[in-house]
Amino acid sequence: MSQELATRFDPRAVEPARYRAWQDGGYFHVTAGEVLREGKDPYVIVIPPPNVTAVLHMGHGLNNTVQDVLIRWRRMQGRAALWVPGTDHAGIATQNVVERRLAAEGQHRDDVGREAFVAAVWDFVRATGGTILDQLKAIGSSCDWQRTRFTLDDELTRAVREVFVRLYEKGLVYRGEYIINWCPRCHTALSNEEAEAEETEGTLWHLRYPLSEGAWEAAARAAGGGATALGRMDDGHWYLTVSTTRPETMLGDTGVAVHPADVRYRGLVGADVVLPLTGRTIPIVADEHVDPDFGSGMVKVTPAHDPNDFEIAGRTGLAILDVMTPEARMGEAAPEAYRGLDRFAAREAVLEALRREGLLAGESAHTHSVPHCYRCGTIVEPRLSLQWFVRMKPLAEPALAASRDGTITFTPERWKKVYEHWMENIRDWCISRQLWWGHRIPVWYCGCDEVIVAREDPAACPKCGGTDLEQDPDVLDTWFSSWLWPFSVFGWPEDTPDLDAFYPGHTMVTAPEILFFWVARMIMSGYEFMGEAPFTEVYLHGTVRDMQGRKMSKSLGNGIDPLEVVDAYGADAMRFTLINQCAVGTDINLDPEDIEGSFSVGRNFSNKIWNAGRFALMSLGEGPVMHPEAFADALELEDRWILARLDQAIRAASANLERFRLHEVAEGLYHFFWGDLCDWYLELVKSRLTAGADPGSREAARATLVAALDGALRLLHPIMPFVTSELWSRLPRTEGTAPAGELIVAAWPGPDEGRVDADALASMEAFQELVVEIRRLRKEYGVGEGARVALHLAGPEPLLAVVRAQAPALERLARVDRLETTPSADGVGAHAVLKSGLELFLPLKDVIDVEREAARLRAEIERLQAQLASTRSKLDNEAFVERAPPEVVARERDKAEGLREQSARLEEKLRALEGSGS
RNA sequence: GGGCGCGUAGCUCAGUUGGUUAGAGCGCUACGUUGACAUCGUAGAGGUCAGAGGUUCGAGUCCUCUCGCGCCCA
Repeated sequence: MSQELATRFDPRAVEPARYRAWQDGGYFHVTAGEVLREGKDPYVIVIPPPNVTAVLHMGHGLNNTVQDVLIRWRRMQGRAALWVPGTDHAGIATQNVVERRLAAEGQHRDDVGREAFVAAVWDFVRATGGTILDQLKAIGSSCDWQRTRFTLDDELTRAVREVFVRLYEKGLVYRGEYIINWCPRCHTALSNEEAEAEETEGTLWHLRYPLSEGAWEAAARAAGGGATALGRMDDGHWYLTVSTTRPETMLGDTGVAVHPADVRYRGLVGADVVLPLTGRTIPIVADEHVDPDFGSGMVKVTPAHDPNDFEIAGRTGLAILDVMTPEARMGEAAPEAYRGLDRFAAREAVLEALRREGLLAGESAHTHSVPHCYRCGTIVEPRLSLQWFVRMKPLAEPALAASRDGTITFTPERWKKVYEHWMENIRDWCISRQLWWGHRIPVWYCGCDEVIVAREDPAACPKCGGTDLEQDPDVLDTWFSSWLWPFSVFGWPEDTPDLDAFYPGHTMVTAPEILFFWVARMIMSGYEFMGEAPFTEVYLHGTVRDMQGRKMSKSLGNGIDPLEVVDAYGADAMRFTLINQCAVGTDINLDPEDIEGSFSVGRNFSNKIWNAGRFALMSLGEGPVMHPEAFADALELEDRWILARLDQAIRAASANLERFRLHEVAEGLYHFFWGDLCDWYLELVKSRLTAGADPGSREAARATLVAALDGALRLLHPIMPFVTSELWSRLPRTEGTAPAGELIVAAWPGPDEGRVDADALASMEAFQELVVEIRRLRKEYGVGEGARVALHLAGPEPLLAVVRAQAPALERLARVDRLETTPSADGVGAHAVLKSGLELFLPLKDVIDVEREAARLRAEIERLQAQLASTRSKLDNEAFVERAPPEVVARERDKAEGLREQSARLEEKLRALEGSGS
């Protein structure tokens, strides 16, 4: 079967066609019937749905490669492996994109109206929404595309409504006026998770609030008692001091609070304060929440603009005064001088005014975290607002228990704690968004004050019969639909075969950033609506960063386009590079300035695989290929060895996949393929594959080569599906095995006790050590690459037999043209004693420098002696011998014996050399 | 303020429950095109495992502290 294969792997010539063949073959599609009727064991991953507007970035590349590796592996194991793809509608992000387009035409969404705007968004989504899914195909993702879902599909929309109504009926969805996180740019409420705290070096300003005259006496007493926050203005007025990082909010202050147990201020509770700049008088109240040790121990209370203050007002009855507009400008309730000012301009104005009046006591540097909108980065403003919320505590209980009792596991394990901490301190979820793009809240308000929460749009008010109903204008948080994803994609709330077959799923693969946004909430909804968790394993991979450790992002311009990498080096190269760096719990650093350097590992490996396959296909020739087992004793050492190594590689890869140790899977297979299979096995069998070779030996080599390559390609397929499939499809089938199908559904190899061969492993190790040592000595003495040398060898007879049998290989690998095993020669030449016990001598009369060789031997002896000394000191330690496990002590004894032996032999050789050299 | 993590070769990182002479890739040096592959081969240099103390027969690995860096939550 002489095949013309290019000397370089050309992914562009292979990958698209391969992918089409997989799709056409229906290999990605899984039906409920396979599970329900044929009894196949399901394995299910639902994709973390990318935003419908998203364009593939390296984070997606990693996330989806990991999922594909797992899915392909399980598929090969014979599971009904289903990977459900799709996108979410990304409320804010998508609306923003379309709003920007409108703005470019000088329009605002209000100009076009809700209906037309939403239609425009749909147009945009229909035109571009499939982009990222197509890009996933380019990296080889074996998703079941027939099941592609979108969070705004009718079915999924129905699930959202059902969930909203059910939770409302249970009292778990409620509407209320609270302080929420407000993005003044996006004009919408955000959940706590969407307001990203950013550590900021800010300023804490200290403000003086004059006390009304009636409180002066109490103030004087308190000041006498050591209350340093109290002081007197030049004109004799008493004042108190409060501190704030947001001075503009003082315009909305409705009180000052102290801790009830703070003796300093006890006499002042109930007193009035003249709030500067406003002409308002506000009271001093006592509340437990105040920290007496922070600042002066007196805090300004701004109930409409701070969540804690809002709660203080609730407890103390302080008034609530909203002084800002949705744009975060000062509003009608603010003094006229400030109205219309942006919050930051107002801040400057307030500070300036206070300074003028002598009411600015000073400022100090203060590090605090400032929340930013996760979509646009604008500083979030806490805002009093009427919103819909989900009561989370009851939902969190089973989700928390599932982690605690191990029903759900996290990899890396440390996320378990993070997850549990969040669950334990869970707060209610603000789910309404002041957007037009999303699931409209299924609530209608009637003029009679009736609130209708319904699965189907109501025609009339059930209470008054009126038909003048107004639907809540807001939409739901995007995550309110994605938290249902693991069952809504299967048709819930209908009782579908798909749900029976594929829920619960198995593995959730995602980045830690959305642990709370999504993973935690999915688990909650799984318990609430399906009665069990949506998956049992949560695997959180790292973040893709640049060489400075910065997250790759469009704004920083430090991203790497996965498609560019695929185009240049192939999807396999990208996938291998990512997986090879995907160690549990670590981020992945790639250099956007040096894409070739970053991905050359994968590119080179793809090419190596290709060429190993190419060589094998060229060398195997025509004719049937037998099972290696058919040759039994006729297998040579290298045959038995590579089969034993394959068995080890199979065991390691399987075990590491189970534990998400993907980096170790990649590294192990890389080493097996490149190191064992290419560097050693292929080199060792080359001569046996030639036409002139002994036919028995040739057949054994052909059988073994096919078996080893077959196994290696299967093991590598999940990580590098294209190059492996391409080669595997051309590989001759072993006689008596099932006809060739596609590698994508070939059986994942299992361990084989028959191939465990400690003797072959040890013998090969000794042989490899010998070859490497000869090569090293040749280099040491500058023996020309092509020059042949003679080798004199001594040592244990079984090892000598091994080397004798490998004489032709020794010729190829070490350019040894004459092997003498009796008697051991000494004299002028290079000497070495190996760990295996072999002693070698290369008679290099012409090139050897006796002094140099003697120095080299002395250095070697010294190295051995140093090791021997450290080993001996352990053995001389009675405590060690007594307390260390016997096998450890035995190992040390063996080591000491070996070192002593090696060293003694070398000393002999050194003496002989010195004797002959003089 | 609370919590979590990291610091191992020039660079990026492995090192699974403490126990061989601490590994890989890239980079670097030297030699090499013998018919799979120069996206290659062979060999080499390069590490007091951040620092200090402790536990232990034994510490890169466990504990404490210090220094440096990062993340999450208030």
